[in-house]
Amino acid sequence: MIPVETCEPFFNYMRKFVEPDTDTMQLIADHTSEVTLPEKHLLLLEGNPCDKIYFIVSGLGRSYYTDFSGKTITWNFYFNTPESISKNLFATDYRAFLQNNPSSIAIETLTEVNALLFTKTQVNYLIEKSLIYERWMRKLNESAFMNMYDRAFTLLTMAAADRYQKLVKEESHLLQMFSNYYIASYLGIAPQSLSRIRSQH
Amino acid sequence: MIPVETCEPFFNYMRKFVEPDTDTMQLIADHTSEVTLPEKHLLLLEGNPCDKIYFIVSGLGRSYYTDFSGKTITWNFYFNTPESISKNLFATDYRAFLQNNPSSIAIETLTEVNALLFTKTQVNYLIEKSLIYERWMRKLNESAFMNMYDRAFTLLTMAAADRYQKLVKEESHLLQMFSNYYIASYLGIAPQSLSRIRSQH
DNA sequence: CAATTCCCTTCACATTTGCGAATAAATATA
DNA sequence: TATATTTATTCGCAAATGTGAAGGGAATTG
Repeated sequence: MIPVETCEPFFNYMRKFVEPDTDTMQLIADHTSEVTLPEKHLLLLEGNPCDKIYFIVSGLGRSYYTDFSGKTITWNFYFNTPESISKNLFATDYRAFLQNNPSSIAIETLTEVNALLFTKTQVNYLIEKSLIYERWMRKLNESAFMNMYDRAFTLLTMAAADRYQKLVKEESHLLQMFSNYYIASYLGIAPQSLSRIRSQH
Repeated sequence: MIPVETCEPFFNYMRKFVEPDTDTMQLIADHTSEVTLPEKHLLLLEGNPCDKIYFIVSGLGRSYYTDFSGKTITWNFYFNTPESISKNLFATDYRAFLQNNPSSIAIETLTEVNALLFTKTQVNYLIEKSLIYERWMRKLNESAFMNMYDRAFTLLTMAAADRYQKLVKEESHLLQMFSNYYIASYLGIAPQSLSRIRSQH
């Protein structure tokens, strides 16, 4: 339950797919909350249930999987810029959220983060009450699907150097925002290998 | 426009997510068609637009990407068994379908295939006319998302041998249905490497 | 300002995986 | 049945990638 104006960044994003009417906007404002998270805060722990979605308003976040040896593998980055699509706006383990499974990733803030928080109960209520919201969710799911399709297809069909070149072309803002250490595992390679690829043009 | 009874395999699958009412079932039967495709038929060519979805009723299919050297990399398998979830039932390049992009994969039949054919126009019409259908599509998109999430996460975080063990555990029916040559590239490895992994238990 | 931490790079070496060729078994075809 | 074709395996070597160690520079901290 927050003022409608506070949700404006969220409505702006919704408008990429559907135009929310006044009732829907009010309904959303009534069923979310505003949170400020400090730097280096853990939003979600590996293995824990995930019943929340954070819509990033400002700040940086990162999710990661911890492998058998204790190394972390970056799964995704979270931030809100004009370029960013759904891929980077919603900090959650959406698969765990949908299936009520233990989360396979942890999510941490890298800076102070301002976000809108939606619980699973709130999301389900919004889908139930607003056709516009349900339609938007369908399109959001399509968008999330396409991002994952691209990720899987890239990992399956492209070599490490080509995956890096693709990132330079399509997500070069990530290079300015996050360390190469994080970028490397996001691409599925070791930091030293990324360094090697970068030095060979 | 086909008899409602003919759509029964499709309704059966829908029931995993929603219960279609009589009107929706009639609407679907009125906006699809039944096709039989011969063995080794190409449903979709790489680079072509994808404006169709085939719901597999019987038979086997396979999609693949052709890399720079001419080798094919298996993207997915298509068939209809009691175990199969959405992952294997819909033969289409769903990303290209949604975005009106050139298709990144080709799809071929490996045996004679019986399928229900939905054009993009028909799908959009069904979404427009039936709330049940739109709700089902939202859940189908969720399911497609989760399958892609799993594919990307597996490719990013697991080594080749572990990916094979995961397939043995979770999709062992694929081993009975498709050649190791296809399975190997589906796992992102060379056929000889799969052979090596299998020989080491 | 000095000390520390973090990030990036490079090197040498180990491991994994890819690739071409050869072979044999299984299957399909004539 | 005889002959192709496909499929699976193995081998040796090449290429790609991972790993640990070392060092330098930038940024942060006291």
